[in-house]
Amino acid sequence: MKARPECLNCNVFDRSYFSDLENSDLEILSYEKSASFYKAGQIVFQEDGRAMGVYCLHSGKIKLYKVDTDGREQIIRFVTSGELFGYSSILGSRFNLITAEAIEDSVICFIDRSFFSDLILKYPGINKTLISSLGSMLNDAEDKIISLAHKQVRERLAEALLVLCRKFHPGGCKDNNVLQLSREDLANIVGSATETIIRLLSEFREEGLVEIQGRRIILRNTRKLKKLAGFEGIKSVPHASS
Amino acid sequence: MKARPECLNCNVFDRSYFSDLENSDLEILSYEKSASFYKAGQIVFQEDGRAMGVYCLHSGKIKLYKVDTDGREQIIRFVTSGELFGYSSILGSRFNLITAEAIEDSVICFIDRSFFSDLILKYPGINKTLISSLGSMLNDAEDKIISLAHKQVRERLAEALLVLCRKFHPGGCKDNNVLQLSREDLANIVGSATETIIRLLSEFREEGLVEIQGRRIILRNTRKLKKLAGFEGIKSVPHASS
DNA sequence: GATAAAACATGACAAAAGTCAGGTTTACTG
DNA sequence: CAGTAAACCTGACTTTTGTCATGTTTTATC
Repeated sequence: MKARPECLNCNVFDRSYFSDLENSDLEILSYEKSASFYKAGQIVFQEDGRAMGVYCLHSGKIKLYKVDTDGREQIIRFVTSGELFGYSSILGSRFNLITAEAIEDSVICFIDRSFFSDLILKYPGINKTLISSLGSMLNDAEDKIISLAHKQVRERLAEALLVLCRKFHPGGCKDNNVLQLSREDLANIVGSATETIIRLLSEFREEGLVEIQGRRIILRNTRKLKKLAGFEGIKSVPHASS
Repeated sequence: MKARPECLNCNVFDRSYFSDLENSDLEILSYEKSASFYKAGQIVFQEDGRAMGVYCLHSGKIKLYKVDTDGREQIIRFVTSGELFGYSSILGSRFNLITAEAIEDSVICFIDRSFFSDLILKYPGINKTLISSLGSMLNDAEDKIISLAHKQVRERLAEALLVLCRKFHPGGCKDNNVLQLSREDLANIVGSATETIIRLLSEFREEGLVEIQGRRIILRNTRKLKKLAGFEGIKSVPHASS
């Protein structure tokens, strides 16, 4: 387990939120925050649980999902290191609107809602960052609605592979990049049955789009994948927050 | 055509955004804004067009939609009188992320982006309203994702009827409330083919859930509709901003 | 109120994707 | 490194939904 991270020399957390903070306030933040270790598979917070504050992922990987009335989970987005998550409390909701689960061993800092509110009061610039983050998440969600409403699973899978590849590879998505996640998670992103995803991945492999090594999926032809996903020319790959 | 609305005695616009404004600023707002009349079917602004500012619907009804690569439209949400829309410019985007079209004759006030920014600077409370509006739209969009990913058209249609009923009837959705919109629009909300919607509406009629009078759809049994949509017990009908 | 255009309706068929059941491989743990 | 659980894979079948074609009703406009 790692040492407790200090905010002053944290080169990981989202500077766009805290870039205006004076050093003295960074020290207070460092003192006020708590940092915890979560093993892969552990729940960070549950939908409908009380919303206590915001979280900042120091290292690891988180999935955010909702569960429908039949108990099936739908992954809404992933969180990678440096990102803030758990906005419910800021949005005026007393309860979490989503469940957060670590999918890798993770170190997560927690900032109490009232302390974060005080920070916003002192640094109103945070509002702007917050608003544009929410805006881009909203836009991503709306694009996902289009995709679910009009595209078939084959296209949505290609889309998901590209979006995930970009999300998990900071340099952008390139050929031979590797994705490591279960077929079930993939199905819960795309919104389909696990069997359908397995079948389609086999097809993709036969067509030379991907290579499969156990649970590792290696993208072999991103150009064709983009074409399949409908990302031709006009629009670029949607921003990876979705 | 109506007279130009004045902000000072406008009993329609979203007070949660402007409730803190001093009368002098309301007068300036009244002067700065422009007000235009749009006939049903007219486009207010286009996706990918330049984002100039925010709009406030004085009277009428607006649909917001995106068009997919095949030219099929997906309705994202509706705007009813008093609501703000066209957030793109506030979210830091230079272009509209969505298309807005009047579906009834409408009077719409327009506030320039720079003037709105100045207002926010003077009244930071507006940020809070903005953040919670965006939050609730985001949550609605995520719920719609669940719905599209896991429910079948029959359930989604029941859900849409209830959500629209609530949206268009300020007192809440009650039996015998009337919905007036085309089967095609309904299909573009639910994310399905128009024929499927027509068939399902006929089934709903046979089952006594709705009554159909031409293009008017009268909800006859909201209790059963809620059951069908999966709104049983636990969750209430999602907020109508979706 | 006649006429045209749009919206609505229905049937037949095809395609897409889900479900269930049975196997095999992979990866984790003691 | 053996044993076990979880993940992955494949086939057969069913259901849901979309598409296309054609006809009817409603609505809007002159």
